[in-house]
Order: sequence, then C-alpha cells, then structure tokens
Amino acid sequence: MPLSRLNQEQLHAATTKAGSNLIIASAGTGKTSTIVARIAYLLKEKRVKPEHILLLTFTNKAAAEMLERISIFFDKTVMERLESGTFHAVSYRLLKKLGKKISLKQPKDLKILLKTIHDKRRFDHIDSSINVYQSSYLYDLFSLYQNSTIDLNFSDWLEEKGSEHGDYYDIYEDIFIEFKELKNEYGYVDFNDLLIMMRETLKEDNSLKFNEVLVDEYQDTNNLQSSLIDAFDKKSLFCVGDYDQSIYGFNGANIEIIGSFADRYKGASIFNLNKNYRSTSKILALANRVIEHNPRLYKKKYEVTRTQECEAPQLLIYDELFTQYQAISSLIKLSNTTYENIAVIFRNNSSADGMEATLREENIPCKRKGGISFFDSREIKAIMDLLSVVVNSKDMMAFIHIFEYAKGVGSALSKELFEALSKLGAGDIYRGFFHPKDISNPFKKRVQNYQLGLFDDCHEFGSVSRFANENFNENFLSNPILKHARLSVDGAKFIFKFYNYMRNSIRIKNPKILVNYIINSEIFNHITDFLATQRAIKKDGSIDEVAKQEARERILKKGDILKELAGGYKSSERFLNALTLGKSEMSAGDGVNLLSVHASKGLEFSQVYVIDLMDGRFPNRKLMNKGGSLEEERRLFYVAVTRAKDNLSLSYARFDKIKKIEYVHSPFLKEAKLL
DNA sequence: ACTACGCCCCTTTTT
DNA sequence: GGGGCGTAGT
Repeated sequence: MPLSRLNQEQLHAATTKAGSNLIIASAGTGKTSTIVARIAYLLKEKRVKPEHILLLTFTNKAAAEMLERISIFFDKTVMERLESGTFHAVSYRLLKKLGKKISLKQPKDLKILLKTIHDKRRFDHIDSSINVYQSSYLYDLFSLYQNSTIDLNFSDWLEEKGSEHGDYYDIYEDIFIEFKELKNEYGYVDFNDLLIMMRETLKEDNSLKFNEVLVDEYQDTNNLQSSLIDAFDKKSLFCVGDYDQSIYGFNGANIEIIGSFADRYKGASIFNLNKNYRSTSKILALANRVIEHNPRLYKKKYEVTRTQECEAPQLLIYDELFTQYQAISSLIKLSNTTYENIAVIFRNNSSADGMEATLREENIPCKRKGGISFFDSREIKAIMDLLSVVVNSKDMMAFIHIFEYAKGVGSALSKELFEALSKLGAGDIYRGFFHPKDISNPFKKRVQNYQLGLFDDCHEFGSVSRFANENFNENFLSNPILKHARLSVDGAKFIFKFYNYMRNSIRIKNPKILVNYIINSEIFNHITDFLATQRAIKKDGSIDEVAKQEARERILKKGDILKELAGGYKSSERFLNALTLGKSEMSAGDGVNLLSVHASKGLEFSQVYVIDLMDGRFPNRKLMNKGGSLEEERRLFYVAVTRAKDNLSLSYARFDKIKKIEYVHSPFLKEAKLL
C-alpha cells in the first residue's frame, strides 16, 4: 500500500479525518505521494466509492499520473469510476453527463468574434484623453475579471483596479452583452463559461455528490475556481499547495485563498510537509535564500533529507545570447545524464527558439511542451474546423475559417453567406443547405444600427445561369444563396464542395471515420492543394512541383496522425473538446526538455539549466508593470530552481546582438548570493 | 465596396 | 512566422 512508504507528516495528512484539510507542501516534499496515499486510504480504509471522489489538478497529465500510481493497487475499473482532471476538463465531463451540449472554442477564435463586435462601436463622440482598450486586450481583461471576482460587475471591477476608462464602461459592458448573445447564437462556450456553467448547474442540480474533493496546486486557485470548489456538495476537502509556488496571478490566482483557508472553513486542519526528498542541500539553500526575500505568510521550514556531498549550483555568464545557448548545448552534449533527465527552463517562451536551434546543431534531441507546431498548422486547423462545423452547425467561426480557402470569397462575403444559410436553416447551416425555408432573399440585412437608422439592405441578385456550366446538382442550384451578386464561379464551386461535404459527413458519428472522410474529401483536397502550392513557391514566383508534392504528402501524413488521435474518442464532439482542453499537454518526441517556468510546474529533473536570467527578462519587467509583481517573479524563480534534483546551472548573457540590447543580470542572482 | 497582396510589427505566462 | 494594416486592383 502507498501508505507504508510515507513519512510521519505525510501519513498524518493522508489519513486525516473528513473535514476541511489544507496541506502546505513545499517543493519536493512528496505532495503527489500524499495525494495518492489519501485516495488509496479513502478507497481501501474508508470504503469510499470511487465515483464519490473528485480529484482536481492543474493539468490533465498530473491527474493521469496520479491515477497511474494508484492503479497499481486497485482494479482498473476503479480508476475509471474516479472523477479527475483539471477544473475545466472535469466541468466539461460533468456537464456532458448532465446532457449539456458544449462546443468549446479557443480564446483565439473568440477574440476574433469579439473584435467584430468591438469594431462596430463608435468611441469618437466621447471626449477622453484615454485610449480605448483594444478588443484583444479587452478580452483578456474580461477573462481576468471573470476569474477574479464573483460578485462585482465588470465596470465596478475595472474601477476597483484603478482603471481610468470610466467614460467607456457602458460601451464595454454593452460589448460583452452582445458577445454573450453571439456566443449563445453560435453555441460557443469558452474556458471561463465552462466553470461558470458548472457552478450555476451545481446550484440547481444536486445529483452530483462527492464525499471527498481533492485539490492539487491549491496556491494557483483563483476566485472563480474557489467558488466552484465551494459549489460542490461534499463531505470533505483536501487541498494541497505551497504559498511560494503561486505563479498564475495573471490568471487571477489569488494567494489569499490558500492564506485564508482556516478563516474560511471552520474547524479546518492544517498540515505541513517540510521534508524535502528532491533536491540536494545546496540547491535547496539557494532556493530558500531567494524566496526569503518575499514577505512570509508563515515561517518557511525545510528539512533536507539528501545530506550527502553535492555539487554547488553554478553561475554561467556569457557575452552574447547565442553564445549562451551554444555553450549550454555543449554542456548538455558532454553531460553523463540522459537527455530525458535534463531540463532547460526559461521565463519567456521566446528563449525556446534559440535554444532549440543550437541543440539541433549539436544533434541533441529535445522536446517542447505546449506550442507544438502540429496543432498550430493550418491543415490541422482546417480539419478541426471541418469537424467543428459538423458537430455544431451553428459554428460561424469554423465556417469562416474554412471559407478563407475559397477564391473570391473574403471575410465579408463569407459572413454574409453564413448568415444567409443560418437564416434559411433557422440557425442551422445544414438545414440551410438541405431543408431551406422559403425565403426569397436571405441576404436582407437585419436592421442593426439604430443610430444610423439603417434600413434593410437592398441587395441585387446575380443570375444563377452564371453557374450553368458547372456540375452542380438541381437542389444546390436552387438554393437562394447562389443568387448573391458578388459570388464568383470559383466561390460557387467552393460552396458546392462544402455542400457535398456537409451532406455526407453529417451522418458520420465516429470521429476517426469522420477525420478519414475529411482527408479524402474534395474540400480538403482543395485546401491541401492551396497550402501545398503556397509552400512550394520559389523566390522567382514559380512553383516547384517536387516541393509541392512533398508538401502535399506532409499534410496527408499529419492528417493520418490526427485520425489515429481521434481513434480514442467516442464522439467527434468529445474529440474536439479534448483537443481544446488539452492539446498543449501533448508533447512530442523525447530528449532534453525545453520548458517555460509555468510549464515546468510539478516536474523534476536531475539536471536543470535556468537560462536568460537577465533583468527585464527574468524578472519580466514588462509584465510587472502590467499587474504582475516582483514577488510573483521571485516565486517563478523559486519554482524554476526547485525543479532540480542534483545539478543546477543558472546562466545569463550580457548582450543580444540581434535586438542590440545590453543586459544586466537578474537581481535574483544576487539574492541567491551567486554574485 | 470588397478582395488580394505586400509590408511592417512583435512575440507572457495557461486552461 | 503570423497577424494587422495600407494599397492596388477588381
């Protein structure tokens, strides 16, 4: 049993009685083992049914790893009955269980949607010296607002934050009212909506009961997540976290939540895990020297268990940024440690490209978490948009993205086409194609702008006989959208491909079969051809046919990978939503780990290189001016260095020759007494 | 009025 | 390397 391997303080925490329990666990003190043991204890000793246990973690990978460790002691079916994952993934699954239909959209897509609303607004009648928030920034601000507060409206929250945009509050509020309506119309849900929906559903529906709710990385909980924890009907709460590792302030993580635990939950018990099993004494001493500069919520105690001889952390100084990357690559090359046990950690992802390039030069394999280019490639996005439109035939964003590949159809026309189809199909473009309502002019504009007294747009029709030479079928030709005056033959051909795709795909329920159908469809062939051509254009403008063929094969290969990925899912809807929830957690390949500090959270490596430790970059001064703080940057530093088990190297460069910037070392190096 | 194309900007961290 | 913006061209 996992309990037998615990030390006294871990055992004490893992076997505590039901109630509100907070476990303060410093880096490397075995918090995962403690959570795993707690779950095993509940299942075995307390005879709690697995479906009455809810485990909330920061990443889905963390949850999977914990389950893996528990599964050694229990039957496989037990693990399947346990509910676990991120707040978002769990909310999605539970809402699904309650029969809600959810089409989760990427923030990027929703930002585009918000921009179209923002662009329609007029601000120039307001006499103000303050520049209006741009839509993308406004989206982030609103997201932070949703994560930060549960009882204020947006204006009051802005006011409380000292915003000087008072003159614009009404317009901002109005933008988000329309945004909400549009999300509703298109059937979209964003990350925050998922949590808010879950919380509101829990208030009305009490069929979901958990005996024990466990929360990992509790220090990074924000007010929205905390309110969701409170909304769960539970007998016992088991939260594990470390004040000094709170690094998600930008997402509303509120350090007060862990700080005020005992005040908020009557009769709460607090446990401390102080014995560090991960790092050598010298690494720990360095980490603690730095973090002690932060105001203490409680006295940090730490006990070193690895007391044997060890190497001191080293400071490496270079004249130039790339010299640094190259030198570190060489050090890695010479190291006896296996690549998988080495991590290069940085504050900003911009450090990753240079590092990756120099590792490549040395032929050292490496893997980057998140931002894998696979899901960011246009062909994969296109497949996912084609899937989206089948799963949710109200999905305007997916439709517009697909029509970016149509010649002669720009953003304005594609939006008009969508709206017309939507109108013909009562909100559903599939119906708009195949069971259209009897509307002669679906392009009639709704009166939208009251101030301008905009009338219905008188729209001139083009003759459908333009398309007489095309192999369009009767049903398609009779659809009113073909009457659009600005629709070219190329545009109509593309719509026909899309029409055929919709007709055949709607019946395919299995995601793997659907992806396979997409890859072989005419519309995807059109997209493949477009992308392959684009990628094969030579400098003189001509097309390299060999390169084009190669590009085409690469695209198809990616499609096959996506097809295999889809194989594990019951429905296309689940597949799509899983990709939105967890694509960044899929890391490809093996080798040296290239990680941002945030991505390194919860991981450990024998050898760690923390690079680019220059003032401005780490700490990131830009972010500090935008609501961050030096304390948070210091916690980031603490997280980064405590990933190391045996060897720690800290490095910086004095000059960036590409950007022509001279750098001063990070103040944390001084605090660490390395300078 | 709209689309296509070329040029310049920058590029935080995550579900 | 992609997104935003201005310009040429339909």
